Amino acid sequence: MVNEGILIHQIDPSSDRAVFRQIADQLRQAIESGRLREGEKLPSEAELIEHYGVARMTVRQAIQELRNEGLAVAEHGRGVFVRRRPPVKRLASDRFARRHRKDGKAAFLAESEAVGVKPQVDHIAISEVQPPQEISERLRIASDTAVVARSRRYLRDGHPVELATSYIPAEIARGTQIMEPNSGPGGIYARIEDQGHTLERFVEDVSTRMPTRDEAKLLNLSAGTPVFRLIRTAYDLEGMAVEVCDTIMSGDAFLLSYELPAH
Amino acid sequence: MVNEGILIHQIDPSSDRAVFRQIADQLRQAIESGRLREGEKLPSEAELIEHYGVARMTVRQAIQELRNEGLAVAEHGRGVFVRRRPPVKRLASDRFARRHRKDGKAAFLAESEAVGVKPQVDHIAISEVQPPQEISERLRIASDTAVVARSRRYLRDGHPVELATSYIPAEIARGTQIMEPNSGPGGIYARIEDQGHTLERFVEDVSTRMPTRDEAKLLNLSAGTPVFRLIRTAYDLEGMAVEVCDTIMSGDAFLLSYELPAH
DNA sequence: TCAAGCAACTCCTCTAGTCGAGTAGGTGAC
DNA sequence: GTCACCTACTCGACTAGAGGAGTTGCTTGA
Repeated sequence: MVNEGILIHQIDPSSDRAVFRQIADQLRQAIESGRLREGEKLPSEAELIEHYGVARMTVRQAIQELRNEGLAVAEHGRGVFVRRRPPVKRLASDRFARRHRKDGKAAFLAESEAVGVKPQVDHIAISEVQPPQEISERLRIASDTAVVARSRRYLRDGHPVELATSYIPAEIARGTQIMEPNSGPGGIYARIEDQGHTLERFVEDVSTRMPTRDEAKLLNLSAGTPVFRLIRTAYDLEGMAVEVCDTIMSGDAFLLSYELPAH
Repeated sequence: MVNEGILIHQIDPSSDRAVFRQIADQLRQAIESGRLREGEKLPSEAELIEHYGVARMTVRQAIQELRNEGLAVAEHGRGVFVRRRPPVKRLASDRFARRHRKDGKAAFLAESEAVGVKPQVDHIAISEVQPPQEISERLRIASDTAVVARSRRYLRDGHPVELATSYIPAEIARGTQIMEPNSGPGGIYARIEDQGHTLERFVEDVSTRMPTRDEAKLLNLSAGTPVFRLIRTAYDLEGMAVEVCDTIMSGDAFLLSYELPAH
């Protein structure tokens, strides 16, 4: 038995708004008004067919629309549910403060502990490569200069949330623990400072887009979840770019917080 | 006549990967490898049906997938095309520097001129309201305290790119040009400073999600384009929150750039 | 030459089914 | 009591059509 009270209105087939959109509108309205709450089950396809007197594909299109918007998620064999908005974790803008490195904590660990979740890292891969143009430009090196690429995946409480690849000029990285899966206390920024490059500032360029298939798989993203792409460049006291980190972050797992002076 | 050379492989109906996904994979591959370039037309539904020997709905599902990913856009009566990536405009992190206000420029204008596009503002609406909880918390005021809400839409070269609503405590805004559609030289931040609140710093909280229907319409977004949500809080020298600005930005029109000190 | 009209081609919406596979709950044998 | 099995219900994938509407380009007649 079902609460179809959420579906007040009938459909106007003569409207120039497509029937499947009208159905989607009503469901969306029910979600946004709170009549259907987080995690609650939407009427099943069969119920919607019955209620509106339309074909299966039509109600499926309506539901597909909500899924694309990130409002609903389907579970095979169970039903379609209002998407639960995971508590968004704040990423503080002081996460690269030196004191964290002094404490022996890499940025991700420091930030995760602050919000009380269990951090993990996997899929670590290290290689020497010719960087993509976007990267070599930021490092201000010739595009055929080899760099060390260090990629990994970050998880919080077992859920993947972030893919990152760091590019470090080979002359800085070679022979250091940066080449090892475990980069040592304080992470690679601490190792870069060990090499005499005191870090002075970072620049983060943030964009957003839909994930590629690979990204969606690795981050376990459901349809309708965009990602952040964050490219961070680290500069030392001499103004030399010593690292570029290319990061894909699950859009529903982060809130990026930045502080700007008013000068 | 058509270049079907882009579709090299056949479909394996016995695979556990759905046929429509296999078709989408091949088209995606063609786009990502550059065999299909920006703006180029994909094979029509009829051609794909012919080529793969599948039903109409199956190729439509494949195309739908690409559209959801933001890789392709359909044009009724013309065909489906590889999405053109609009040049992303950089938003510099010094856009709220006082010197811009001194120059008499509001932030959006200063930043737009820097990248050489014609800025415009419309849909200006000003009212006194009780702010949403998210806002009153940031302003550190009781939720039933009235504030002045000032909303507007920003356009670049005629294309809408951003919706913004500023919330300013009524005691600051009342009786000033903040209540007028034209807030005067330097924008509302200059007016707030006129009231004796020298701005000291801003905090920006950036998140990303899919747009609501209203947002998609106002920003003229095509399917598969996420938005940034940026909530900026402005603080004066006493540490008082003097404004909160809630902004929805077209995800394909911005690249946010921030500088962080390494401390 | 030019414009109107038409045909072909495009994607859009919708119908009405089939089969498959995952889930949840009940029932009955042990 | 417990476990295996069955069944009903769920969404997923796919087929094979229908009519509609926007776009483009050719043809034809003035």
